[in-house]
Amino acid sequence: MQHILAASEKVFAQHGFQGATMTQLAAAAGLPKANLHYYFGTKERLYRTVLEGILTLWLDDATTWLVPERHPADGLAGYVRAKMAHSRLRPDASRIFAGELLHGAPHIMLYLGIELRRTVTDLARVIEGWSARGLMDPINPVHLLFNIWAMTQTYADFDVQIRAVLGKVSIDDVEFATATETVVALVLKGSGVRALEERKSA
Amino acid sequence: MQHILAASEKVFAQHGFQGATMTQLAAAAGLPKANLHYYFGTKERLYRTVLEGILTLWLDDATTWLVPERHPADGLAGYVRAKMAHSRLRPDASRIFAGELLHGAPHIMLYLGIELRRTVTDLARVIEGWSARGLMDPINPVHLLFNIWAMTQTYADFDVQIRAVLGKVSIDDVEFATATETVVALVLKGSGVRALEERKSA
DNA sequence: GTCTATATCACGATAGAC
DNA sequence: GTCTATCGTGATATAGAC
Repeated sequence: MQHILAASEKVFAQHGFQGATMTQLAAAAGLPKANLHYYFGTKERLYRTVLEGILTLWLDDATTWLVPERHPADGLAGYVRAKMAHSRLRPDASRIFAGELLHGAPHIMLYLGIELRRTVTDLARVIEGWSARGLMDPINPVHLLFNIWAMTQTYADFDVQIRAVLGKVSIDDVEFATATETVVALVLKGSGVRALEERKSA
Repeated sequence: MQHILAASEKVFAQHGFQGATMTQLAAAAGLPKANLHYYFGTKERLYRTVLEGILTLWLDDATTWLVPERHPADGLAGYVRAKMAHSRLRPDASRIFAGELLHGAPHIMLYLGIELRRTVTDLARVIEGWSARGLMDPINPVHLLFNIWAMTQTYADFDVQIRAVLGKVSIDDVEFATATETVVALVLKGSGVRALEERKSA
């Protein structure tokens, strides 16, 4: 039931796993509680199903953009823009993941330690390759990734703070474009990525 | 009772407001539940007391380091280092704040919209002044702040992820120093801060 | 002020009619 | 498969002895 999962994503994002009640989840899906139990058994299994849908989606951006064939000015910028678009379009997914991490990742420890760890190792090698070829500074690649995630996801996870500070009810497209360009600039200039034109003279 | 608040900070950080139970909180403080109710009345008021202690501490770093008299190479680097030290030494405070934001900031909306908003406006003016004097690039100052917070606090809030990816049980001092230098580099180079020596030739 | 014992209620989960 | 009505548990909060 895709419809139940979409509704549950909203509720879990706002209240967290503990905070969300089966009554809320059922109301959001427009069904009696018993139906949710019929489909998913327990609240925990419903939550895990939502979470797994998010995880499969999570690393696609990275493996699309952070590849050796690209110039880092293209690859890193594209990755940041893709992650920012994600924060814009599916903020609830980001928030559920953030809540899970915040409370010690009890449901996704295995994913973090195995699948994510392996992917990050591969991505780090790509970034190191760019540095070795002189296309960018020799920055620590793993921490660069941590900080790209932090910057891009803060616009989904902590958007209440951003809206409050900006004094806006919602973050509009113009503001979000400014945010995206700021993050792109911080990442590209911060890691000393050479401009694309310099590639020809290299 | 400072001792109860310190113990409660740990429990709230790990389980969140909803997830923490009075039984856990009392056990952490080494007291019967009834005593916590005697001192604070409700779980909510205990939580708010913990939270307020964190907020008063929160903005001190910024107003110490981000002042017009400093060169941004000094001010921004010092601020980042201070925030990183905070994430290292009081990660639970950061996590409670993060959880509060993640769930819509129901207890601190006023603080965000008034006190934090005013402070950020002032800090933004300082950064704009640095840009206007040619000491750094004309980056959007408010988004620069959002991203500094994101990068520095990710090392407290999401340290499970960082430990899992690094394959370490705990983040050691060497790793944390690497993280700190990476963030400092991203911020200084990313916002085009001129080297300190250039000040004399300006 | 400190604690034990308990009232009250909301939650996840299920039984059982349809 | 779908729903109503309800069970049992564990939570916050309090009463009342010391």
